[in-house]
Amino acid sequence: MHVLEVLPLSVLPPQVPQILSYYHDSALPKGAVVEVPLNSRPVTAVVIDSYNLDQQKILVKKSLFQLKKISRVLSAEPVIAEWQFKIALWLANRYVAPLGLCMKAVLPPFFLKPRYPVELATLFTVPPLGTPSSWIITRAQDSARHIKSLLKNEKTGQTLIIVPDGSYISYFQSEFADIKPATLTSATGIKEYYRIWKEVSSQSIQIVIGTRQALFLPFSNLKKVIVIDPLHEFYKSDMSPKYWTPELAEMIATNHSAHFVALSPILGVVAYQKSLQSEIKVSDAMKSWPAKISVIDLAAEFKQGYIVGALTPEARDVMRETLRNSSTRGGSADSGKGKVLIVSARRGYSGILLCQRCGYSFKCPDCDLPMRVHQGVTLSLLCHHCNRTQPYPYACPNCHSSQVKATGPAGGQKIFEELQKMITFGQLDRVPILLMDADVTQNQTEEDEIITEIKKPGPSILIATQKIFSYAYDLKFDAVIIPQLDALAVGSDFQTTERLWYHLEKLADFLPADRHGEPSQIVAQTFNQIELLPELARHDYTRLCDFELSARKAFWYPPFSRIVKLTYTHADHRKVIASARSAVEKLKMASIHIQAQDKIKITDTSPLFLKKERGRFTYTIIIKISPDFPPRDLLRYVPTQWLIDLDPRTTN
DNA sequence: AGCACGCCGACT
DNA sequence: GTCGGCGTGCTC
Repeated sequence: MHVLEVLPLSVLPPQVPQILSYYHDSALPKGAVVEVPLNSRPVTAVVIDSYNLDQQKILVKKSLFQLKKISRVLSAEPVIAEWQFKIALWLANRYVAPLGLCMKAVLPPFFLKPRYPVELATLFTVPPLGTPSSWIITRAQDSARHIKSLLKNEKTGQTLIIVPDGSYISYFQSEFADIKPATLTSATGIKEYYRIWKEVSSQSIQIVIGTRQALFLPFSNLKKVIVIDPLHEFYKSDMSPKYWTPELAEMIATNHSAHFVALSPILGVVAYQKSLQSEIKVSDAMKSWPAKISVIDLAAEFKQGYIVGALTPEARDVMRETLRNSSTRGGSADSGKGKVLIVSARRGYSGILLCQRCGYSFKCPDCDLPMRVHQGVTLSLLCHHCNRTQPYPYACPNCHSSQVKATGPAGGQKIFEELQKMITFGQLDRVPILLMDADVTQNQTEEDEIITEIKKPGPSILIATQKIFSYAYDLKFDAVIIPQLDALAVGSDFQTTERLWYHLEKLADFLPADRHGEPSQIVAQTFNQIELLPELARHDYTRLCDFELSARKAFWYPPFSRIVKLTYTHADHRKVIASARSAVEKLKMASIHIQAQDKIKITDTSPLFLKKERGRFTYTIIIKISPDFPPRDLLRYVPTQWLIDLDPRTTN
């Protein structure tokens, strides 16, 4: 009789051991796969270890539970390699995620399918050397050029290029038509996936461009990992394990002793700090902004009573001017002329509260930043910076008028109507107006049609959501208007400043590099004052990041802490509140018990934090943990039904 | 997460 | 009398 230590490929709560023991009549190697009964249901499990029972009698007798027999052997031969175990373990540790799920995330879609056998290559034969990472600060349209020059020096090994989502693939495919790289996305079929898997393993494939699952391919001679736009929000996995793709990419590069290169429009604050400690090398290949930038303070506009719609008078002027300039130049086939892009907010963005009469905006007394309208059980105001909450006011404290109104940003549809109206009243030339948002364009084909349409010569206006950023490579506009820049940085309170820099840079990607001396324009309307805009225009990252780092330090934000987001969702709001109260209590007790009060900060929460969504309530608890403290030591006290998100992208 | 056990309301 | 609601608790 033998005892097998196995890892079930299912979710086990963090407080129970992730590796369980079962009986079997023979030993099985690490990486073999079995089916086991787990709490009276059959589950696939991976063998981690096995030992002969006779030699370990004492150990088993000591255990408190009755060992069960495995139900059957699915693969007696190992089908999971050491490097795959290593990645799964890293994910589970780094993000305090269930190990079984991490293992599942690493495995290919054809795992255990009899038609797709895999032979295990021994990978990770190279001992990891500390190869340096580097960041190249560049515009989107220059990234192909940078990659080509990186590839020029790379004749002896494999290169992996990671993109945020599938829509980037076609651009790189046409740019690298001569090299013909393999591409792997979530849309790749199982057969093609298998072919790429085998050819990557045998080194028939030298270059792979893909989304994050390409990181789990069996590279045998990986020399470079290139991450396109590492600050892109799509890089955060939305399913557990909720990993941050660039971070995993860097880990994988290190394991292969490969060079990690990030291509980004800005140097992130975290990367900047690493550069100070000489952990990464930065090369700024960015030219100065090819545009005139106007930042319009919406609060001030309101105060002066100007606002009639989503677009301020200045934005309207820029739009008119841009369209007109193109028509006076006599409709040549110059397709880049007279194109306007309006970037609308995504839905679900909570607005701020303004007095329609005097323009008073409700600000947090502590932070002096606009408070946000929050829809929970009742309406309330919430400071996204310090989490202070206060009841929803029904009168303006300044002029005592009752005309306070929540101003969410206008959606694409509303902006569309506004433009139509302008045309009707002769305030705008009659030009094609295109709308691209999730409500209108349901599929890729419709989206492609709009892209084709906007590329046609002649003036036109495109209203689009952030989805448009995926097309930064081949679309150009003479003017870019953002009715509410803050709405692009939704929910990322602790990194609002960085997100604003980032989005401004990405918008600048749409401007043509040269318009024969005539500047193209960006109009950004915002309720946030944009810190250090001149420094941003100059790409003075030292000043920008020093400034932001000191702010992050003062608030104990990353990289000075790690943020944990705990959420619990249920239809009954009283139940949610009760559960939250006991969870907070439990965690506070635990932090005292493990003597780590000074390394952990659990934010005091108020029931006003409840978020209502499709009839269900979600409570969010935010914890900040010192980076040198192992998060698992605290998070094992998190009650079972709560969801753990380490390093969340947003905190609400 | 699943899935069983367990203890109270409307049905043949 | 029992079928079934989902609250609570466990997983080698």
